[in-house]
Amino acid sequence: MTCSLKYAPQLRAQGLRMTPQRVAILHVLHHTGGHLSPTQVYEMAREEHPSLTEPTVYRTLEELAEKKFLLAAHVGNGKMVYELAENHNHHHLICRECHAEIQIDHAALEKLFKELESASGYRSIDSHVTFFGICPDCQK
Amino acid sequence: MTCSLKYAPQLRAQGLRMTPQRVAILHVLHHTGGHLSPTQVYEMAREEHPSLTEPTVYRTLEELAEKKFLLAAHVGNGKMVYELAENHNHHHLICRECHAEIQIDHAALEKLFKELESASGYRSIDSHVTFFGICPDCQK
DNA sequence: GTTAGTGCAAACCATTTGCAGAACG
DNA sequence: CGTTCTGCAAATGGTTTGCACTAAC
Repeated sequence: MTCSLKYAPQLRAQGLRMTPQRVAILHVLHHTGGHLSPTQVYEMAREEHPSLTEPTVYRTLEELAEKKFLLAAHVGNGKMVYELAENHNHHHLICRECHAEIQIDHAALEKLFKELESASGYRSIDSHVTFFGICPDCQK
Repeated sequence: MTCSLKYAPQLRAQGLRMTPQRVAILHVLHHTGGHLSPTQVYEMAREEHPSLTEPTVYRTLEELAEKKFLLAAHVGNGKMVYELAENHNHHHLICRECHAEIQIDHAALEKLFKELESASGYRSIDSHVTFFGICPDCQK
């Protein structure tokens, strides 16, 4: 599980410490590769570090997101999900009926983001976006 | 407040009844014109119909959204917001720092939606989208 | 009169907080 | 050692559910 330890120096650089709890959490996010809810992270990371608690997961995810190691997004019904920032090169398109989801390449939105930035004066519009539609299967 | 009663025939056409509670809820959504959380709707509509309760607000909003009278979206931290579907001709851009928000005209996204539909096979991609960035003020 | 809608109370679940003790560096 | 981080326990807040009663049509 040394794969998670590679983040240690970066964490230190931000004044954060590398604890076994954080190793487990980063490990989960690193190996699943996708976006996970705090509860999902908790359940999976607990297998590696059984004494892990939910408050720790929430605090860690929030902290890591604030320091830009993770990216926070909202998928569907008000649930917060996180994924490793280094994995974030895509967005999501979710079926309103069956909740099937596919990835949208970030390149498809880059031009739009640029346009929005120059039109609005806002900067750093690069957040994760979730679109909703009806997938081919559910179109009957 | 007859303005809300104009929806009565449309509701009935969908098998829904027009109650004073629904009048109050529609009234609030109609006159504020923007998106509101269930709690906000509850507090404002209660002034017009004091015996209104939260469960009724949640059930009504969900029902009306399902029947396409309202549009449900997610703004910021996992909070569900609703607005009259007839008002929905825009999207939102919210500042990550101060939460200032501006509207994005739907026209700006129409081309993207078309592209996504033909690329993915998904249909009816027209949902409300919320973007995040840093507003001019917070750029210091 | 039927059926949909409401109020009430309580359950539920994700998330947050305070604080004392543990542990990283 | 000092400061950060964690665990515990409990509170919080938004949202949902079951059920008996009311009201719309």
